[in-house]
Amino acid sequence: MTTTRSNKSRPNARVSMQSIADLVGVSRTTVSFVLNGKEKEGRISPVVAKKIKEVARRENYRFNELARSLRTGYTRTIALVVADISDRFFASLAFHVQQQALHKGYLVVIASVGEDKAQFLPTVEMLIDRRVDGMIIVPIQHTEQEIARLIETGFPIVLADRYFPDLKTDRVIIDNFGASFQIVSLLLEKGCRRIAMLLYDDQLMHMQERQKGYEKALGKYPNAAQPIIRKIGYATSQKEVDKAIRELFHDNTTCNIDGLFFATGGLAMFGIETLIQLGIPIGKQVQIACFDRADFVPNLRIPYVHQPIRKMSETAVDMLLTRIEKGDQPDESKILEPRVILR
Amino acid sequence: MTTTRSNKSRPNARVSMQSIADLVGVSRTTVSFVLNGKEKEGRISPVVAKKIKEVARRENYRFNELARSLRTGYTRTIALVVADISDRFFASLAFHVQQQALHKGYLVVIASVGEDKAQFLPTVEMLIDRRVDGMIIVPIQHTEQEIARLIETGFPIVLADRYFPDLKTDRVIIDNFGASFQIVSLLLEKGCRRIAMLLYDDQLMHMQERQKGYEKALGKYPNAAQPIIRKIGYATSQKEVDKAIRELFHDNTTCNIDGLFFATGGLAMFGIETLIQLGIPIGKQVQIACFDRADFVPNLRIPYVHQPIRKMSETAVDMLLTRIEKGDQPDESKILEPRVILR
DNA sequence: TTGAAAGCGCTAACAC
DNA sequence: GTGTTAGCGCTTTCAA
Repeated sequence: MTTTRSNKSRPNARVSMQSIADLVGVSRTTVSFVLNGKEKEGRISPVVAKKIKEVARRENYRFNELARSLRTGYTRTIALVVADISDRFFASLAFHVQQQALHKGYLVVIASVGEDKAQFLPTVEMLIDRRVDGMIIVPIQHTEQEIARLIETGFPIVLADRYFPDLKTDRVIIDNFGASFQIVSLLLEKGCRRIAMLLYDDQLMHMQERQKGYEKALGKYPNAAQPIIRKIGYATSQKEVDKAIRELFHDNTTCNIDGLFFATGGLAMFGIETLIQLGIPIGKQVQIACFDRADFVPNLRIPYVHQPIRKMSETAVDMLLTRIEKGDQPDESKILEPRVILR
Repeated sequence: MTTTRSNKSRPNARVSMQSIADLVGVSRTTVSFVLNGKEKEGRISPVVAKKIKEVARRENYRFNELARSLRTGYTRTIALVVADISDRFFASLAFHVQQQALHKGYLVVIASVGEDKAQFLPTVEMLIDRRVDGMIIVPIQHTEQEIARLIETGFPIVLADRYFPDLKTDRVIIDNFGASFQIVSLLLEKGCRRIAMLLYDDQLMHMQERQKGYEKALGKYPNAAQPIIRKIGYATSQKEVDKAIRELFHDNTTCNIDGLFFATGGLAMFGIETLIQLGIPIGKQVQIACFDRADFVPNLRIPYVHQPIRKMSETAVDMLLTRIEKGDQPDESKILEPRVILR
């Protein structure tokens, strides 16, 4: 078995429309019509069509999508840009986006850019250079300008999960404010009065909305304590959460914390670990709630905000494909309602 | 802001090499040489080159990679085919493959095909139709024939993590047998004598090697019990693990189990959950070990086999790019040594 | 030092 | 009914 990298050995590199046209004794136009299922349109005789199909399958013919795309201007490929594909939330998003896209005949290219502005633009450009038809973007911090410029060019994009309020574009997000408000209200109804919140230290709207929902809920209860907020950096989140929690439970001004609200499942995981190490009984001395399911400790059932990831993915794909296929559309902003799981 | 989908509005769709050639007053050949950094080769005068670069950047010119690829035969794109991108192991693999590929100037397209043979071939073909330069495949069950045929065509692939022993091709795997042997030996040294193993019920070599390592280790200790094996289906693994463990600890013939070895981190997670529910003290009545870190229960430190995912990813990318760029190469089989983490 | 021209594989308007 | 032709945007040989 010798393998060479000459084109001869690339799969089917030698069997083109031309070669099957030659084999059948027709022109490649005829072959193109038949293989694209446009025999009616091209008024090809059934007998020729049949012959062409036979030869094509015997020769194991496959389209060269590159050539096709160059000609048509469409690649039937979309990109998904996220911060980190190894994050559970994004991985799940990616999975569902792929399923839905595949279902509609599109390939998806996933790009992980880190929470790193410097990687964002080059990656997006690389994708556009390859002529993806459109992009689903979960924006990272400080990329508003870049995305705005992209939108100006008319390139089809939809923002998912995170967004910038001033950016006029298609987007599908969840009602972070409402969900946050609801679940913090639950903690209050359970009797908590000194509830602290841990969230990521970023400028992204979805974080801010979660914070606002929390503050609004506290505001409703006159005898609830003022907001107690701890902001956590991405890079060293585990350490920072650990530190924050230890301080919250030792510092005199906050020592009577009876509720903890985590803005993400990841933060909750770290937080719970520290609580257990400190020997603070969860559900007794302190009530917990968070975004995303955090059921990793057996027999510990924490109320949480269930984000409809699948729905969000499918909606994002549908919106994008509509924009790609139907062209100019009014911008749409879909807000999905998360389910608050009480227990 | 009006957006239309005519090509006019596609980013830079209007600025081609021709258009910048016209602007400068040269031919597109000259532009091509300059923009590809081949001014020497094309013996372009510095002044013309400078002018071209200026205009290109002023007009915000970008290559049409589609056209380029059609011409050169290379897309600088590789594919990664895995069962499920939302699995932690594969997500991590994907992340590192992307990093390494990016570093070498390649884009990677991740394809999730499920543990589903029916999705495998169509996906691979879709990728090849788009002329990816090569593929890293983590094979799923019953795809040996398909992969063999792929290899015959000379298409560059490397197998990662899982493999078929009879398939002559590049591959990078870990020493599953050795790791399994070592860690089960550890359990034995700790005093366990009735160790059960839970693994996935598939034909894949890596599972079988893990089983063999377990059996071999038991064989070394004359007073160790015979192998006690429970095979678990993918689809309903949580339920099956739960059932298996309950049976193992209630059944008379196996009731004295003092060690449990899980073939993957996922299986371990489910198993631990059941053990905790049953109130069986881990580390006392029963010792546990597994593949992949399973530290999700605070304060529970389980010995495990650390798989060098990053190393495996980088090696796979390097092998693949060598094959793509250097052409015909002898098949290589790299076996990475996992670290056994005792504690 | 530069440019003309061929061609990668395909689509689609327009002839015949 | 079927074929001719003109590109899509680029690279690269060869001639000037």
